Amino acid sequence: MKCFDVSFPSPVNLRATLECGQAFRWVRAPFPGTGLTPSYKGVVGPFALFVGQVDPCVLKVGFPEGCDAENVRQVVLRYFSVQDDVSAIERKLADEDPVMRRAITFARGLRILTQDLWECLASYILSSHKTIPAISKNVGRLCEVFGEDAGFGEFQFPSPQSLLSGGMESLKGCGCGFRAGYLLDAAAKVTSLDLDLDSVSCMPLEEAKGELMRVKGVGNKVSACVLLYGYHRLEVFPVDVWVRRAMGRYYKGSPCTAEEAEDMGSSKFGPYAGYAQQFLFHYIRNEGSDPC
DNA sequence: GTCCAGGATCGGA
DNA sequence: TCCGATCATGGA
Repeated sequence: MKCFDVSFPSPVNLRATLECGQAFRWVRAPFPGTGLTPSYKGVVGPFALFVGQVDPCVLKVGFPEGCDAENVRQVVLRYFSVQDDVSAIERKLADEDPVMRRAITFARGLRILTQDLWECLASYILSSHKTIPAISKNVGRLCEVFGEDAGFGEFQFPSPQSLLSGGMESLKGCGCGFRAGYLLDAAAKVTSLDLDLDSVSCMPLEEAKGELMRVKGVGNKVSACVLLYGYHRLEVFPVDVWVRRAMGRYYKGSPCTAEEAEDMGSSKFGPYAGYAQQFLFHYIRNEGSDPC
């Protein structure tokens, strides 16, 4: 294994970032030969990685021999959205908002990742009506069955071509359930370039959303997640059952619909609604347990 | 056994 | 346009 350190301009909360439910491939694991805590093993793009917290602004990254260090570094910097000035975003969101102040204090340094587009789309198609541990298990099995070797005993997320060749029954065998057909539809559209994921990057938000929603099984919420966690459109505000609950409880004072929650979030939090959403999601699911 | 999960789709009112 | 049933699976 080879290693390097990565420095960030503002503090990084590795635990909150990797355990807040935006990515499904990280497990707590000791970083060999370092004793760093916390530390994780996972896969980013083609690389299996160990990542550990060295100090508030520095992460250590371990990667397999034979990988180009500079290449890995670029992939890691992009994945952790190094360009985001998270401290400034936190200040803006917390200003005049005691709820956000609490949520941010609970997980200061949480970062919205920039994930691989295909992996993100596929993962959130599979997320529908599942718990986060169930999604992680489902994704992990797909990688073991269909993914290429990534080192450290891990596997890359499977290509759309690979999933297509597997077919419906083998996807169900990985735990996809009724989403297997959705996943195949996505794989077919991406493989044929009927859906060009890269070209969605430069579309206006509503057009991008409509393009993603052409895929079966991709509705309002899944498309919002892909736009936030893959395309890094920080103004989108994905509303699942937890975020709807949070907006009702903390802001409206009574239960609200998903649409109400989305409207409130977008108007209150503006260009950083995505960060606000992630802080709220993490907070309402974990308040009462140890802060990150 | 019951209930819920980072939902979406479909048919019928 | 709105509502309920349904989809398949795992974990608490």
